[in-house]
Amino acid sequence: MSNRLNTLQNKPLRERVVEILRDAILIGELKPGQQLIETELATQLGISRAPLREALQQLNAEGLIEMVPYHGAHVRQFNSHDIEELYSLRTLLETFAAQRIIEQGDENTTRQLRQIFEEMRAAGEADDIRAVSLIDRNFHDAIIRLSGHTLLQTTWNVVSMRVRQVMALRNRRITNIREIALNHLKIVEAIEAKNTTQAVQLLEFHIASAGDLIVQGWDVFVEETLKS
Amino acid sequence: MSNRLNTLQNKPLRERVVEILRDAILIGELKPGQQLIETELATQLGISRAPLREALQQLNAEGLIEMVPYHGAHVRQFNSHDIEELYSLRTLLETFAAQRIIEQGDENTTRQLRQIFEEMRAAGEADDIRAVSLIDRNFHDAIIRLSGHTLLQTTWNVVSMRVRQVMALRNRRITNIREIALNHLKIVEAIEAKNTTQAVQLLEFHIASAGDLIVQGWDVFVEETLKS
DNA sequence: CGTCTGTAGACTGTCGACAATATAGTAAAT
DNA sequence: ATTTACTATATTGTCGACAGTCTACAGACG
Repeated sequence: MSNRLNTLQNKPLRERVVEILRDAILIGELKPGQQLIETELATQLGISRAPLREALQQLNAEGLIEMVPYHGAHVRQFNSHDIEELYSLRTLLETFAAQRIIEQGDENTTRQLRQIFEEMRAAGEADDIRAVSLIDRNFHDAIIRLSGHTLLQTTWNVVSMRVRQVMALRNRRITNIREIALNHLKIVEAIEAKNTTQAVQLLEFHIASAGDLIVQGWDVFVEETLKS
Repeated sequence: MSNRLNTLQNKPLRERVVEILRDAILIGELKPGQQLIETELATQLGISRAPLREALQQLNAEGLIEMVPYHGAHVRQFNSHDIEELYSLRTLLETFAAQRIIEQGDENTTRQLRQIFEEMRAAGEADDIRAVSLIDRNFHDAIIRLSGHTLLQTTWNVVSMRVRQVMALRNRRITNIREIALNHLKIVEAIEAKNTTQAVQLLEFHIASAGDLIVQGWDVFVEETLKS
């Protein structure tokens, strides 16, 4: 039986709702602090509250919303301290993954990373900013995935989603798109050379600069959006 | 209104069910692989399926059970590879926490750690194995908590619960109870001395030896329990 | 025999209705 | 004027019933 046919979508409503709401949060359509009223959402989606509530449970576990008993669910808010925590943990997980790749990976592993980098360079030369940031996400996801650490992967998913949410809220000005692509090349090369120290250092710097860019003026930014 | 009084159980059923089932899994009363039938559990608890299902959702997110659509929930099983992943991530998180304590902690922080160690020594001298392992858990939880990193804390909770489940299944023979207590003292001292390298090394060794002890013959052990 | 098809049951998924709880606004009491 | 008590209403929590889906087994067909 072909793998391709299995995709005729027998998913429970709960899961489809999770995907819909998650996307809405990650692209900023549902704004931080906003209350999610069950009846409202359910009718809007044309379903009953049971599967919706189960979806909210999961989003809560993923940290995208906050639920307080008898008070309902709200889209999660971040302050600059949260973001610092987010990026410090992200750094920890990614450098750990890189170390495992260096220790356990084969040529195939680094080849995949290099390929993603090539895509990024192409997109960079085409000045396709949207593509670059998508591929950037792919790159960092790949580092985690290629580490072959299932538990790390699930931990990463939580962190990664919050990063996406934060980035969606702040349409960061990308300083130099081609320089970013180049940074990724250096990381790939360090991993290929099995130079752990350098790979870790490059990753730390790369992630930290992205984080700093976002933290800049974050709390002010949040207050402004609250008014509107 | 005092925070302490709110505890007169206004919790939704869902949360109480989570606690009950979680404990049952963590002490090994619900065995790995065992199927959790909603109707059965609900009647057994004297509630309807709705709050039970929401509780299962949460346990699923915590990684204690596995849910497959239309196939139900099963208590999570571990193989030795899972355990290696578990302990490697645990090491990563704990050493990270220790580093943050060294960087940001004050005297109060280390005082708390030292106090926990004193309790452990007392329990060790009384040959109270049960108390020692409880305090051991406290100690490692404290390292995470004292790092003051909220996101790390929630990440830790997931890891920590799996560790507890694994340990509950295998009533490990503690080699030398007083030696273990002594190891903790060395860790505290390294943190007090702000000696990051040594603190990390000690933690890595301490956790790894615990992990190795559990991995030994794990898969064989699992197969045996499956028969009964 | 072995494979396919169909049916019965057990279980999960979804629904609509009702109960419990919180919040805001209003009136009564000091 | 401030506090208290009390409704009204919005929202979350729980329930029991029904629909949808899987699995195993029995019979049809080669």
